[in-house]
Amino acid sequence: MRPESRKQEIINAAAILFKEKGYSAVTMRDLAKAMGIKAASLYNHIQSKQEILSTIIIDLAEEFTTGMNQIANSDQNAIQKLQNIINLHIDVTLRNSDGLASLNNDWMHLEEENLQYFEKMRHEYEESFRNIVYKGVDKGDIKSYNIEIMVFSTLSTLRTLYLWYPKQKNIDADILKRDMMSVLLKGIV
Amino acid sequence: MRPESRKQEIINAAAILFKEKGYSAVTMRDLAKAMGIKAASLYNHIQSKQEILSTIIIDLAEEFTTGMNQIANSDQNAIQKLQNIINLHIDVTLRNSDGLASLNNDWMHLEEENLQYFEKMRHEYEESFRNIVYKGVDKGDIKSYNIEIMVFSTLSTLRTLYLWYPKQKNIDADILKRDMMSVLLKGIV
DNA sequence: GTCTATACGGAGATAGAC
DNA sequence: GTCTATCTCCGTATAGAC
Repeated sequence: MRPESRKQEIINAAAILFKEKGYSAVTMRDLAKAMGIKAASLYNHIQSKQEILSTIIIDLAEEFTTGMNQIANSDQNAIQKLQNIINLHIDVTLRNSDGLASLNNDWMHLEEENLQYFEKMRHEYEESFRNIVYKGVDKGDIKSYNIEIMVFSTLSTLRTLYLWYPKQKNIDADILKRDMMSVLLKGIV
Repeated sequence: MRPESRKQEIINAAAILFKEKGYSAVTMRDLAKAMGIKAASLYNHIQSKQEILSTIIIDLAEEFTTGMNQIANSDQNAIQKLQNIINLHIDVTLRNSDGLASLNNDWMHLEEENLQYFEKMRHEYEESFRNIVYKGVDKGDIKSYNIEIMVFSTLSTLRTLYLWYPKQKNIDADILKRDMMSVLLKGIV
């Protein structure tokens, strides 16, 4: 791994603590102890606790937004797009599963501008996802079950990957992508 | 609705606030304001903030444990048991979706004995679920895909219902049970 | 059952020495 | 870049009057 800036080290350590206890329950003294320094020293690298949270969440949200835009704008069919969305979630989860805990559970502690920005991105992400499923149903690629339940169920699984993946030992990313595709698209029966 | 004890009213109000901001970010002053009284007055009905959290979580966890035990010990096949588990989650979600937020996100803030008790129940619940799927695969009722992914995916969806269900308007419980079954068992393609 | 007043600790953050 | 010392505010919880 390449040397990281002190700021990035703090953010990474914070993401681990936020995952374990949530943003509100982690103190700057906890974070400082995890870094082996005193709390006051953190402020030479970051402006506030809030800045740490917003960096973690906004970076990840923008990553998902960029990825989704590429997928949605491609001229693939719905099934191929769903596969790419699954791949996107798995890739991000493998790279930053700690940060995803904040994205999922602590976004409501963002402050005004970043909160609005995040909610806008999340909403557009869900709309893109929903549109892909709707078009797939229209074309007959996807079953015409209750569409909202399909969207909810699939997104729930993908969003919760960050909790499950770290507990798996030696699971290969490509195998995970293939099997996740099978389970989500073809069901288990 | 029948008249509730003041303590239960406090617990219900707390569950709503915990769902919105998480246990650690909700103060006793927030809770008192939601109840229309002063923070000190809460302590005539509850012993501590921690007691509120553990009541919410342990009651729900015991409900799931009881339900799962009945299902696991019945002489149904795996598919029927899965249907019953889905029904269990939907029933609990309809009745107490606020409390499920704490169960899912704030269990780590339980204190020693209740934390251990909760973790034991959660572990046994997952093991029961896993056993049902394993036996279903053995008997050929369930596909022999990656079993861990099937268990994870299904549980993720059921556990996240509390977030999705309140946003749906006028969805009938029986239709939800039927459609959820279809999506989880038969996939979407 | 609710109030006011208050105790006490710990929160985020800053100033300034080294 | 990290430290010690410290500020101010707000957290949970208690005492005792009404």
